[in-house]
Amino acid sequence: MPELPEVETIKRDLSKLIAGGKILDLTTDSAKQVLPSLEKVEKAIVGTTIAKIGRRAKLLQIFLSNNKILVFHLKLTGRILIREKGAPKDDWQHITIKLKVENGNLPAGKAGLKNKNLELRFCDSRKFGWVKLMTNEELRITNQEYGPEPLGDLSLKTFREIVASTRRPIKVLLLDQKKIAGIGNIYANDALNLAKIHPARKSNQLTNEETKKLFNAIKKVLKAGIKCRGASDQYYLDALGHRGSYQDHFLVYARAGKPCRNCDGKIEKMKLAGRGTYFCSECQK
DNA sequence: AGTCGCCTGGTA
DNA sequence: TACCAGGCGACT
Repeated sequence: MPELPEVETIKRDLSKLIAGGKILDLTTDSAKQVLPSLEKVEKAIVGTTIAKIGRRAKLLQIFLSNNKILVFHLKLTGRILIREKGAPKDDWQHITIKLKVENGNLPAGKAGLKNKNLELRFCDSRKFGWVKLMTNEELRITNQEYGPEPLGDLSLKTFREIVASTRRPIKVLLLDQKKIAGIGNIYANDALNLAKIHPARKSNQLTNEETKKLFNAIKKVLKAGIKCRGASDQYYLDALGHRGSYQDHFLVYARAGKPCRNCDGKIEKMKLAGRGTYFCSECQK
């Protein structure tokens, strides 16, 4: 499931692969995922060029030369793949944006993509994801609805305020995008294990010391995720279709019954607010 | 705070 | 064949 590190990886890939490219065409077999409508988006984007790529929370943003922004949410199973025109159809390929990329800061070994007709393919098994055309003002409002970026503007002081503001379980708070942006189930579970905090602990009952440890643990696991180019547990692939490797370093996520990497304990699984929650009851108190 | 819906593929 | 996976909004 694409969370902050996965979307950040795609953002960096796209910056190299398609920045400067011209949009030729938009097609889909799943119009419900194109907002506000296929017709409006197609009309607005065809003929524009890609100015830059951005990310906010789990949203991927493609800034266009006409001041509009294409915003993608990958939800659980979304992929954004860059392929050469005519490449074999990808699994669950539902939205295709044809591009002409004259040049670009292509990575080593990808010089062959220069002056090529490429396709940005949005693939999504579950069809929960979407792409939405926004104005600058709409994007500003959307960005405002998210909490601070854990690898950006989130300070320890602000984090302390957020943690102290609620009695909800700390893990549920970490998943609340309005409070803190970009953390999903994988990194929430792992950050709590690294900080040795039980996921069901009431947020406002964390000590100052625990809060600081958690703040640092969040940054650490997110940075590890980015360094590994994301977690390819099931669906996630980067923009060139390659798997990430953070799944090889999961501390607790999806590791029920396996040994804790911190202590002699065994990873347990529970439900918290309806979501699978993994922890070690030996070292997470 | 809990449940449902959006969907589909993988697993018990 | 039933159930589970989970981001996130809507509803109760």
